Amino acid sequence: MIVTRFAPSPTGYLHIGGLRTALLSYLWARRNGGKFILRIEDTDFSRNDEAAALAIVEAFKWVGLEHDGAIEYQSSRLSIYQEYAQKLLDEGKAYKCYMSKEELEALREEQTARKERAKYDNRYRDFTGEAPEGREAVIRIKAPLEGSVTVHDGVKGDVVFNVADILDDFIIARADGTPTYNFVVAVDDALMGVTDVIRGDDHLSNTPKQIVVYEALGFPLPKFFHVPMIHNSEGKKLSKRDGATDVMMYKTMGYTPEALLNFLVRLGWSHGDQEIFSMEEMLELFDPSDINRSASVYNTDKLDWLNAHTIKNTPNEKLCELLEFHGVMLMSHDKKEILLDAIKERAKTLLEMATLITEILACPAEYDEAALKKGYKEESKGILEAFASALKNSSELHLPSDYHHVMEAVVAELEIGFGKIGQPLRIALMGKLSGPGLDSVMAIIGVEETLARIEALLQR
RNA sequence: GGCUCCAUCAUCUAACGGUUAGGAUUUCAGGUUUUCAUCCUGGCCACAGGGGUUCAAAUCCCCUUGGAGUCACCA
Repeated sequence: MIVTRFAPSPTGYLHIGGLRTALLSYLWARRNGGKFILRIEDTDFSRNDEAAALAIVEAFKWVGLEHDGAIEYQSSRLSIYQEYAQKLLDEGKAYKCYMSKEELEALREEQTARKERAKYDNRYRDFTGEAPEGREAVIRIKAPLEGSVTVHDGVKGDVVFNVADILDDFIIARADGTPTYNFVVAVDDALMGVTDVIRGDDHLSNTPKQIVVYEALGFPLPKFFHVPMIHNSEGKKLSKRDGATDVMMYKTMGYTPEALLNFLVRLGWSHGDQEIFSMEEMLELFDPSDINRSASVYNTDKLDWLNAHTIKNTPNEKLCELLEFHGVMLMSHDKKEILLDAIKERAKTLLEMATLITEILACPAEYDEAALKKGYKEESKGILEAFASALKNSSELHLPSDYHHVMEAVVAELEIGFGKIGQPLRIALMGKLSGPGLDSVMAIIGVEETLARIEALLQR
């Protein structure tokens, strides 16, 4: 069985880059009928944050990702890590090191001064004497002293690291007994049965250390897939400083989960020329070994396009629900079908839709100056009056086409072009020169309101 | 700086030794729309550079250049 996992540290929100690796892990697990685990990496107490996990779950819920089983908190698994650290100690694969932080620091400075790589000098590796007084020991793992470690990566291929270049007997438990990252990740992934580790390639250089742990503990290695980073427009790793990196911000900005997921899955992965992927298609087609090797730039132009696309293809009923989040309650509006049909093809986001709806439903509070100048001339008043009386003399006005017929009749009678009536009418109804079809707007607000708005403009 | 990764239009990408290097987004020009948006049609735009290997290289190898990531008792 394929088991994947998403293992964020608790930062308080779900990062857009995190959502991508979570999505890929989720897809791969689901595609194979496997499990997708959510694990919070909170071994650093100073950063521990319960609410952080909830924020991630909230974001998962919004986009529709579901993890299997309970959320695993590393902070509640401390005894397990201690047990395995002890096991290594007992087997002579790890040892206690009594070097103080100050000594370590001094060693590093010396090495750096000599332009050498800063690394632990193994001074306690084979130490058998009495523990120095008053020293808290850290536990270090015995890493290989020579040779190389090869990461067989499903994205990057085989990556070979020289032991001399990157490894030393690294710390697996701090002086206070808490375990460190590279140790717990390996222990947890192994214990939780994770078979496929899909994560950002910023972790690639950590992997040899984790492999050391796997091997010391006799655990089988999982498959690794190191996914290239998402870069900002400067070409650097995407960070909080790059604007919208919190997934939930996309909800407030009016993006749909479908569009966001579709956008993210196409960053570093593709399937021929296909651009639009439903969740079902992603589930059917995604394979981590097809992931690109190179980083991609985060550019949301395509997300906007995708979002507009999904909105256009979302049933009105569903749009009603989504719009409620943006403060627009349409459920019981009798003209909601006409309204939604009129605007769903013109909005990039749900937020834009909400704004547009509000504009349509309320009499314009003010009129755009430039619009008045351009579209509301002296002759316009008479035309509007003629149209108003035509409306009053009509009955059974319900559909946009009903209103359209009235406009046609007036235009024919006055022998003018559509523009002559369209512009002033648009200003009366919307306060500006752009917007949805006038016939639709009138059908939505009704005859009475239409007349009121025309009157309001004439009286101004 | 050491180590590692990466390199096709502005951006996301296709190509898996043989194509006029394809698609999408953006942008531009037309068309549709009484307006705006949508939509439709079309245009502009790329194999980082240099060496090899090969009948044939964007594809394989090497070098250069450029970019990124990572080097903790953080995760």
